[in-house]
Amino acid sequence: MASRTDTKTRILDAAEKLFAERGFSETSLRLITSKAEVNLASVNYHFGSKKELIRAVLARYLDVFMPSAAIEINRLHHAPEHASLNEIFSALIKPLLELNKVRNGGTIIFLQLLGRGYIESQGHLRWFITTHYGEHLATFVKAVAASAPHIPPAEMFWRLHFTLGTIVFTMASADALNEIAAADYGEHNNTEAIIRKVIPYMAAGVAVPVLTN
Amino acid sequence: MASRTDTKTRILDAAEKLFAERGFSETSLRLITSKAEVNLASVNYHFGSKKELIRAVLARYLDVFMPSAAIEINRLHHAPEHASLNEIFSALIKPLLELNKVRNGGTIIFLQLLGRGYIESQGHLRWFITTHYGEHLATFVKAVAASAPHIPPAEMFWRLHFTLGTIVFTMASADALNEIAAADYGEHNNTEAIIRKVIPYMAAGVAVPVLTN
DNA sequence: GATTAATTTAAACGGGTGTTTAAATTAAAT
DNA sequence: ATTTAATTTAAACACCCGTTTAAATTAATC
Repeated sequence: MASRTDTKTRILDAAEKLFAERGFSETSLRLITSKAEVNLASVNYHFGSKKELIRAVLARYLDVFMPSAAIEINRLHHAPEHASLNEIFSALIKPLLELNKVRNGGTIIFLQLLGRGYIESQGHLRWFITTHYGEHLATFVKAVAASAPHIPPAEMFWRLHFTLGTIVFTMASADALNEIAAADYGEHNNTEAIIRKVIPYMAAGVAVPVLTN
Repeated sequence: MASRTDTKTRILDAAEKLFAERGFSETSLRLITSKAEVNLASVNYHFGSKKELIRAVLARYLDVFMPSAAIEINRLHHAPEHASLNEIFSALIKPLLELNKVRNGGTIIFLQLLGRGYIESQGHLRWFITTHYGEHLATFVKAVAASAPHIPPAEMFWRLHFTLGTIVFTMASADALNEIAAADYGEHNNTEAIIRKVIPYMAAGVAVPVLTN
């Protein structure tokens, strides 16, 4: 039994790294199993198919992040004064950075997987997340809406997806952007620094008054 | 000679649509040539390789969009009063929507291709665009920087890439988001409506004061 | 109209993909 | 210790990929 979980974990560890770096369809099972030093067929034995492996990789992160994020949001929401958007987004920093303790580079891997998933899977991931973590998401959306009551729900829907695009695209390109920033401006940002840069941007965008003319 | 350009165009037309919908690596040459109703080998005959076809598809849009965008930005920049960020971003609407006249759905196809390219090509597209359209990009960046002089260059670098992520991710998911918006809020947005929604979001994010604490 | 060049075509090539199979091995249970 | 179950393994399967080839066809040139 020790060997089973071991093999499963080795596959998940190798897969998530490669998936985040090169995308799902660009990562072959042969590459994963060779990096994980397990037999090719063990993926299908333990996970059934490549698609289910992808889901397992994502679920391993979502199962840690989503409850943790919901707790932080609830903590804010139950506070007497209404939290600002910056505070709400910042409440996600701790859950995100805790993923770094689960695995080296976990934070950026998770965000990159999220982005890859949303773009590559043409809606499948969106469905998967909303059906499996809908309550957690609703907590977050409710908190954001309460902090920006001047934004109509439909407009908020769009802006939250703008926000998702911002963070997810940024993280997918984070390594490349960091290289350019280092070369051109002498900047060296880790994942946390980038997250702290992007939060004010997103908060300002979400809260900007709707143009009426 | 009529047949040559015809075949080339048929390939480009079919390819850009499929590339935008499913991504580059998920789109096979066999799918492209069957949709285009041309022979499989004609892609390699006319373009040399799949990679060069991808470049040709992108260049056909960039060659129209980039000069047109630069003209609009320059028009703003030469005006006596400084343009606002909203005006600068809005100046891109016309060049973007003109792509719709070049081809049906050209605007969203272009933005989706851009997003796919940035995410799939791990920096190749970024290099291609900056080396081929660097002067046009510089015009845009200079105009934005002049409109938000309180943002340091390094911070502006990051915020402009946040902005790219916002628009590009949004457009890549536009169809799916539109379906949800229609079902949940009775909204029906075309490409222009989405662009007009996202511009205030991006402008507010780019201009938000840098936190100093 | 004959000759040359450009294009289209069908077929094959070599290689990579996810998945399945059945035998070999290891672990667990009786 | 023997039987049963779980896991690992090497090999093969069937399929799709981008690219190349060489012959057939079409267009352009002399």
